[in-house]
Amino acid sequence: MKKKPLEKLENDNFRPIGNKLLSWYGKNARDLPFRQTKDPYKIWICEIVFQQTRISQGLNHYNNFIKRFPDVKTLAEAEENEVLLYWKGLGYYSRAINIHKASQQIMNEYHGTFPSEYEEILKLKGVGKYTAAAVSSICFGARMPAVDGNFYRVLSRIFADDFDISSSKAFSYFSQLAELILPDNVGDFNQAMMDLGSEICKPKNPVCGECPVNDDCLAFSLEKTSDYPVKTKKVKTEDLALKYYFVHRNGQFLIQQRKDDFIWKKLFEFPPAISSDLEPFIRNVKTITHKLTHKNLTIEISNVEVLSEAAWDSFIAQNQYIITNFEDSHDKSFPKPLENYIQNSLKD
DNA sequence: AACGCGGGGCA
DNA sequence: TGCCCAGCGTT
Repeated sequence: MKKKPLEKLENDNFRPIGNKLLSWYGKNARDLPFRQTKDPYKIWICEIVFQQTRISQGLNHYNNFIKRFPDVKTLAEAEENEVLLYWKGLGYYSRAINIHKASQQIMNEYHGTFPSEYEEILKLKGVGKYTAAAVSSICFGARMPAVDGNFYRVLSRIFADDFDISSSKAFSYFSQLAELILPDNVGDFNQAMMDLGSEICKPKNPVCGECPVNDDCLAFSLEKTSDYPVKTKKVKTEDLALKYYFVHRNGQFLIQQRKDDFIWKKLFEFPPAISSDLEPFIRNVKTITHKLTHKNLTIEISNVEVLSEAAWDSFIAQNQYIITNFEDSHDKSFPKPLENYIQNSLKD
């Protein structure tokens, strides 16, 4: 199938498509908490939470986060570990670290007032072109498409365009394509594209019968929606083995905080090694498998119940681990498999 | 320009 | 089992 070059498309009028989407959104917009506000702080938080994250997965996190950190100042004054705690289980933990840094950026460099210009919003930690466009269009009326995975999918189908969305030029290309259909109310249009992509123009089994622009969709008329978007880049999955020791005595156990250079940035974990004098106290070894997007983890956790107070004190003295217990560990953010392990240990 | 980064849902 | 999701920072 021949792709029509972008230059040719610019001679046609595709503006009605954007207006149809806007009209559809007026009747079918999802009722979400961040839809009833134009507070740039809340819109910003919601954009970060829902990066690479489905609404159903992140909605509770968003609500809890806003309840605890209702504004920039509250967030900026909080401890990083508490921000991470509210991110527990969401994944991509650098988002939480960056969101916290950005709040301090806003306090220090913008006197606590959220910047209103795209170029300034873009300077915030963790804010890229997509998020800057989304916040500035929704909250400040900027005329910019918030080009994300939904835009790639919807636009590639409407124009039956085989431009490779895994290419580094995809953002620029689909931004130009979006300009062709951009209506006046860009903030609502951007949100309309998100809802359409999530509810109608889904990656698999799109509900084209209910689509407001199916008359305008070339892929639909060709019955080729499953051919778009085109993505050539392959994702390879690697195996990774981790080893931990759950060292405990009288309901207390040892943890430490990870660095921010690998997976699970700054989350808490068990000791990865023990001294040989603790080996007699190993009760059992459990192997957990855990799938990440690009990794298959095998985590071996040795349950070490330290029956000797001297050995316990000695191990603590030699290392710089944090002593916690089941109750206090609720205040810390653990990787999902370790969180599950702690919960299961509690039942025993 | 390419790669790493979580966790969950779906076919 | 592989792919996708309101992307971004690093190298």
